[in-house]
Amino acid sequence: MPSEDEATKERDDFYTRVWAVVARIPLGNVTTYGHIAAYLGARRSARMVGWALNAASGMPIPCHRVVNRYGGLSGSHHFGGPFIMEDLLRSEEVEFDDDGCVRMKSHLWIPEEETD
DNA sequence: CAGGTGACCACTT
DNA sequence: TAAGTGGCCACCT
Repeated sequence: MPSEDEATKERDDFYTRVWAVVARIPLGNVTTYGHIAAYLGARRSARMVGWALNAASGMPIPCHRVVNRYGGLSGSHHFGGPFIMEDLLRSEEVEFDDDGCVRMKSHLWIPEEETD
């Protein structure tokens, strides 16, 4: 039977996996919470991905490359400023649509097994 | 102790 | 076609 320690370990591991995927996002590209969650096998737990990024605060993780399904910068406010995330993405050569959303069609990147 | 919220997405009607 | 609802699970009040 699973011990609480293991459950806690899995949670921590979940965050670590999210960070690992985010760290693999190519420069100038973005991904969505759902794709990360699906890659981790938690398609329905996309919300937890957001918490993982929240825990990534202060870490060398490009959480600014993670946007919602519509390319909107959902976590811009939690990033330390509403414009920080957008500015960072613009620095990455990322283009925005007239709606203020990232041009997913051109910058959407999906986590794959990465046939290195 | 229990309820509500949240950096969301997918499916159903 | 669009709009609505459920679900997931951890953290906060």
